[in-house]
Amino acid sequence: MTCSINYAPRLRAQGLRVTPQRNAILHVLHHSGGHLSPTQVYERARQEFPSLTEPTVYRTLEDLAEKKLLLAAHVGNGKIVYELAETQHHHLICHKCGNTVEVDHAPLELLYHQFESSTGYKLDSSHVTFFGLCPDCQS
Amino acid sequence: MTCSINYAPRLRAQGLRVTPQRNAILHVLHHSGGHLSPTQVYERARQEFPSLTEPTVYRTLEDLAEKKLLLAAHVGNGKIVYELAETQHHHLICHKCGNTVEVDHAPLELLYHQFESSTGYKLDSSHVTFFGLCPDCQS
DNA sequence: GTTAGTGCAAACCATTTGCAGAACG
DNA sequence: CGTTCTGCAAATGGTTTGCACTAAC
Repeated sequence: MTCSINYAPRLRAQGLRVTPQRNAILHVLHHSGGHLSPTQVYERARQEFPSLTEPTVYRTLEDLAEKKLLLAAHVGNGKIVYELAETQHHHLICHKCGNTVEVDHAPLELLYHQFESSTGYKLDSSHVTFFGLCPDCQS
Repeated sequence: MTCSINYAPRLRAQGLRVTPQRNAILHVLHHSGGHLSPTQVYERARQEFPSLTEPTVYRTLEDLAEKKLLLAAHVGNGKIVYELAETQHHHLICHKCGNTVEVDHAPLELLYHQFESSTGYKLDSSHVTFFGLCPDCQS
């Protein structure tokens, strides 16, 4: 934990207490640079804070996502992954090799407005996952 | 099973054998008019064909999806659901009450082309799920 | 008759729950 | 000190696997 990022203010701003478990989890997600499953978060965060347990990871991820510090993305194969709620982007996953690319949110804005006026729903600008074949797998 | 739809040709066309289990599963998905989880498929199809078992349902759904007779949709909360691959549409789910609306695929075409040229990926026109608040939950 | 498909039983693994104790503010 | 948070232990439930048997072709 040579990293000096301080998550305490963001936690307190949401009325959440600051605990080493939460710091470890946020730290791991920050340095992963992407989305991680609860199990992955558990395995990595445990190295920083060995007494961490799985139920705590699940509860923490859920709490942080509810308070918008994290994004919960529903990725293929029926698993949920989490990532820091910093950049607004979506994922494009190759259904053959699993490679993932991030795409910007901006092109979706128009679409969102169309859907909102046609359905009456108010759309989350949250995570959407698209599937396809990456360049390497298009042989 | 007063329904007379015959799924045999579609199965044979994909090199799959025609079995009562597969007919029951396809029949259930057809009459559900929407997407069902493997467990839901199991419970309903079992009423038509009581000796059906869960492993068979899982294997069948997977096989049929691979042969494009079904669509596997990755819906919220990390579960996979299946539906007949007939209409080309997507889902919009209320993250509060769970209500679901179908939206057309057409508005996504432009977006898909943008993503394809910017990433080199070839997109599946398969299922995408959006999240939001339905009109009733926007109080 | 051959191969694909199924049933059974069991294992597997991610996720959830209740409750008592610890830690934050 | 009060309340939130965590750890522990166990249960839960959906999903997967191996193998022998059945049924489709």
